[in-house]
Amino acid sequence: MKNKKRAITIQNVARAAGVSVSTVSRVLNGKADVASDTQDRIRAVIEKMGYTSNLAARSMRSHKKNLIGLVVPDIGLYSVEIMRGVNRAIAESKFDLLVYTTGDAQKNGAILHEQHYVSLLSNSVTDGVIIVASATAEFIADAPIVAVDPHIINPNYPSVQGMNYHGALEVMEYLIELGHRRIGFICGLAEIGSSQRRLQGYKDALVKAGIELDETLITPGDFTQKTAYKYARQLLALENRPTAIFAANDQSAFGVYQAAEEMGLSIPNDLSVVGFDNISEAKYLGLTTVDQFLSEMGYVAVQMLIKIITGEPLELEIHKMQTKLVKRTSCQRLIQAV
Amino acid sequence: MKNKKRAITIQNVARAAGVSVSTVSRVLNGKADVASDTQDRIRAVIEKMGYTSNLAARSMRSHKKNLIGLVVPDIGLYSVEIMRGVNRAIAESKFDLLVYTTGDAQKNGAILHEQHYVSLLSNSVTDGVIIVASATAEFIADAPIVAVDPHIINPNYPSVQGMNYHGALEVMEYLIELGHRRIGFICGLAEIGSSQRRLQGYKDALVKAGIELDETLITPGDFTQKTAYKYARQLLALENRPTAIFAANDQSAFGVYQAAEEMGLSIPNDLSVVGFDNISEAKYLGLTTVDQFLSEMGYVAVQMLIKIITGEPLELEIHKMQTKLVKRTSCQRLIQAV
DNA sequence: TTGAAAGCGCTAACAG
DNA sequence: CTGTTAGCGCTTTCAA
Repeated sequence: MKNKKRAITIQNVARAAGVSVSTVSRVLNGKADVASDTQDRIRAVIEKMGYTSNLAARSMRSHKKNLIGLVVPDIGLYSVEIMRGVNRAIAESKFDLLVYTTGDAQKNGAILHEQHYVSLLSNSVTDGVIIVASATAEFIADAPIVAVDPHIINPNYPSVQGMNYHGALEVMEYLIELGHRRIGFICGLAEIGSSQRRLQGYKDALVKAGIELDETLITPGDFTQKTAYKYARQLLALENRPTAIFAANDQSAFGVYQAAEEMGLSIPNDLSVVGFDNISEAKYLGLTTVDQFLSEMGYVAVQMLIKIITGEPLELEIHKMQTKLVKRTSCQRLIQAV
Repeated sequence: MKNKKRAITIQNVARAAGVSVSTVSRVLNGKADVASDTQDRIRAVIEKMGYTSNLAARSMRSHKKNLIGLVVPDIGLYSVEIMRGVNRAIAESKFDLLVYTTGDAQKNGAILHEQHYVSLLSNSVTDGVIIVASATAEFIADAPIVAVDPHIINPNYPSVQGMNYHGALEVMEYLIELGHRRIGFICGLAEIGSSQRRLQGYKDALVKAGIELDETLITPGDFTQKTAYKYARQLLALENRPTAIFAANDQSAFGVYQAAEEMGLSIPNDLSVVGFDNISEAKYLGLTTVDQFLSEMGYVAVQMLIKIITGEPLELEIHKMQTKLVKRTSCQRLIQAV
């Protein structure tokens, strides 16, 4: 290791420039009341020494850090799309970005970690934090928090929410328009709000179309391919099997494809399949709807948070996205692609 | 905002538990010499108050932070795969992870940002940092640094390097085996080391196969689809056009596909196309080679960094990955898929 | 316009 | 086993 360069502190800079630390601090923070030649001298020294202020020390003293924290459950397709939007907004702002991850949403004690990380960031280093797909609804935080697509919606925190209900409605309208009357539904994790809203969209669309709800066509699920596979087989083995299956997410849709294939059904001739959140397919097919939507959530969240931090008024505490999740073309091409 | 909960400090905990701050600090840091009932009492208070230690303050005082920093140029397919590996290694260790991004690799002053972020993290909050695809070779850092796939290789820093040369050799051997003699090459950004190594692999494979190098078959490029498209059209308009084109990255390969399609060439009958870093295709096709490779780089980098931090000996200062980038099947399926 | 000094929340000696 | 004390590097009064 050749890393024996001891970090340069404001002290070193001050000494080298022949001034006091407070003066250096002043130019660092752009205070006006420093003689311009002193200022130039100090800046030159900073440049030459390659000085970077100590984040920890700075954060501790001043409450203005110009840093936004982002806590994501993992680095997956979903989180990444949101991060993209976050980045875009960050790039447009004067804030920098710090991402904290547990690496695994399913990890034991994930909820504790979630809370821990939010506290960690918000109480010290950042001006505010965005939490993605939070399972928790309560946080102990010094700085403001914005939740993106939270599992449980807590009206006390500003949040950016997905279009789960309306997206599901749209998918159903599309399938019904194609002539389907018996449409299966594979649920997501029951305890998660977005799953519930998707299911509700499924049900309401049927009611709206005057199709009677058949509970045998609705199966449990947990957002995994494996479970969806199991229940898809079950659905497809029914005497009066569905002609279309709507899965609560893309992983589940894969499970359905797998089951259909194994049972010798051709898609989309024998069975139409639609998954919510078709992130990977959308990417392959060159569609950008879903990506843009997710990234838009991240983008909006940052904007909200910045408004809160800077004390600007917020029009809505809960910002409901209006972007459409599923484009007709997306469904169609997805079905044909598999 | 309902966030008026002022952050809880170690002082509050100490007072509530009726002990001194140092005692609380001791249980926080798992020092053995605290009476077990005192310990229980303090832990209970911490739990009840939802106390989380202030990262900034902690980092400043102790040089042990249990936190590893990761600086990535952006949140893209490439970085994400590396992050996955980083996460895996992090999950297995007692370190946490903090990611810093500028959000845009091409952004003006990116190199400055890069250095700035590395300093920021390494001088304060983290025990060490991993820098991905760094354009800079020099850093002022207090903590150790490991470079992943650096553009410029500085032997002073430990690094994990890609298989650019060998991967290119393999691709070429595959194409030559298919019977191709005239193989075009679309370069990556010339100033980047990995581009150069890929080009070298291309050339050396030709020499090895006894095929004369034809400079007209080598075009510039910059890793973008647009530029590759332009040069691919040029290559395909040649009187004696290549029967295969090898593009320096996946984006460039897309440009080639586009050009070929427009010129009425069918793939792979009229033209074979192979791109390096076929991340998106690999994902669609259910292949994991490339992902695993990239993620492996991240994984190894973390392990190296941890060894450096904890003072364990490192076998190699420069760790050369041995994983194969391109599996035969991957090439084949890629070509057939498009 | 500048410097001296206090203290942010925490850890690490050093005493008891 | 526990409390007291002295800073880590920085910003921010308060004086000069």
